Amino acid sequence: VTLRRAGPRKGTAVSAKGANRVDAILDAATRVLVTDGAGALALRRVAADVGIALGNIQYYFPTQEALIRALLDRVMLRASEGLRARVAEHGEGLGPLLDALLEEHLDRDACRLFYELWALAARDKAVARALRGFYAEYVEAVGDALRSHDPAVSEVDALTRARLFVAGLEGLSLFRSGTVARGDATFDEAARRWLLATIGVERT
Amino acid sequence: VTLRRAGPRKGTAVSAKGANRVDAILDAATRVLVTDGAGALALRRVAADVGIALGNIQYYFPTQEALIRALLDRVMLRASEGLRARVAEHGEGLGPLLDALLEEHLDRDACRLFYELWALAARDKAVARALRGFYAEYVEAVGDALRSHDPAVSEVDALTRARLFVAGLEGLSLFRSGTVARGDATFDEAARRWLLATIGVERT
DNA sequence: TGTACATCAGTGAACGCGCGTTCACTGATGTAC
DNA sequence: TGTACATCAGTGAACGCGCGTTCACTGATGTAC
Repeated sequence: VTLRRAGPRKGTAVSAKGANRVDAILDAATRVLVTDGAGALALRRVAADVGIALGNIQYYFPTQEALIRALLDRVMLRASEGLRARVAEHGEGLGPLLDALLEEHLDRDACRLFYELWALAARDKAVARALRGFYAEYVEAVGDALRSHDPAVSEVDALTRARLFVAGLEGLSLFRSGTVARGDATFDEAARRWLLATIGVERT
Repeated sequence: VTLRRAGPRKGTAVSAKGANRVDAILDAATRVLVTDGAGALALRRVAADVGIALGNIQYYFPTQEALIRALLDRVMLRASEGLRARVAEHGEGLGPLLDALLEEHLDRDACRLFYELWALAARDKAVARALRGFYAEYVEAVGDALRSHDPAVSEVDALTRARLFVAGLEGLSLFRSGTVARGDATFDEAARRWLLATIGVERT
């Protein structure tokens, strides 16, 4: 009689060594996702990237689905944390916050990751839900910053402006990261003014 | 001695029947791409969708690459034609053109197709080139419409505003098609005013 | 109007390959006595 | 401080499957005489 093996088997390692392994595996998987897309996310590929055996991947993630879920969870969690950190750092002035967000969008890999997520969300309910949650938080954070900058703006109005602001920002990423077009300093400045006008701040 | 077979072998059929088959194959392939993403674009899947044998697909497209190229060519060609038709129809008034573009963005399948293209462009030079060409045409068409509406705007200024307009439109698609958020009538109206202000038209 | 033949359109079996998954097995590490 | 044993971490072979590709083959359709 062969008993089922023990093992963590859920992406949450018990020891520090195991936690590092989990991180390394998810790092490699994220790299594959960004580089070659969701269709290329093969366990053997990730194992080769980390430099371990295929079976070792499956010690931490029993199925491919479990790995992909853990990967997406971590991606969304980090995106939320990054957003909160940026707002905490630049929240008082909308101009500096915008500058930080615009600069972040020049990171091609970060942009590519979101293009994959947008495509994935179209056919995976869990990704769609996570993404909607993230963007709701995003819009709310911008709306809050906007209201603390100008308390005269109503809450509904602030949310609408914030939604347009975030939509504009995401659309701009296509035209600045080289995916669909490449921006220059002149365009970046025009884009900056445009987004500030969107949230009702004419000048910083 | 077995001679190489003849056949069209390039996606361009000789007869009307062949042309219909090519269309049917590309229709099915597009459906698979939109529904399940680029990673699911398997020849057997497409063949089953059309209801023909795998070998018949390969009679028209010798390799998977050839099929994908033909599919992307047709997608980009149709996008260009659709854009030109829309500009020709509503070009004189920017408001009606914007309304047409906004309504078009409610077609989830069309949006999903572009999310796939954005993701693909990140790792396929040919897709990136085609997409850049399409958006350059897009921006130019909006810029032209803008200048014919208000000849006082300089060409450079018109192109910058047009680029922001198209970026805003693409960003909005995420927030209206349900991918990242779902819009309502109030938001749609705010978005419409926002984009008209972007190209310098305060009111239609 | 026939007939011979080339080309067109399409089929189905086979190939080698990479995939996710299963599983028996092995050191390393911790823990109880 | 040893020793026995359970758990942790990791390996490698094997499985069945779907994949892109190759290829011999077959009707259908057109075309030349």
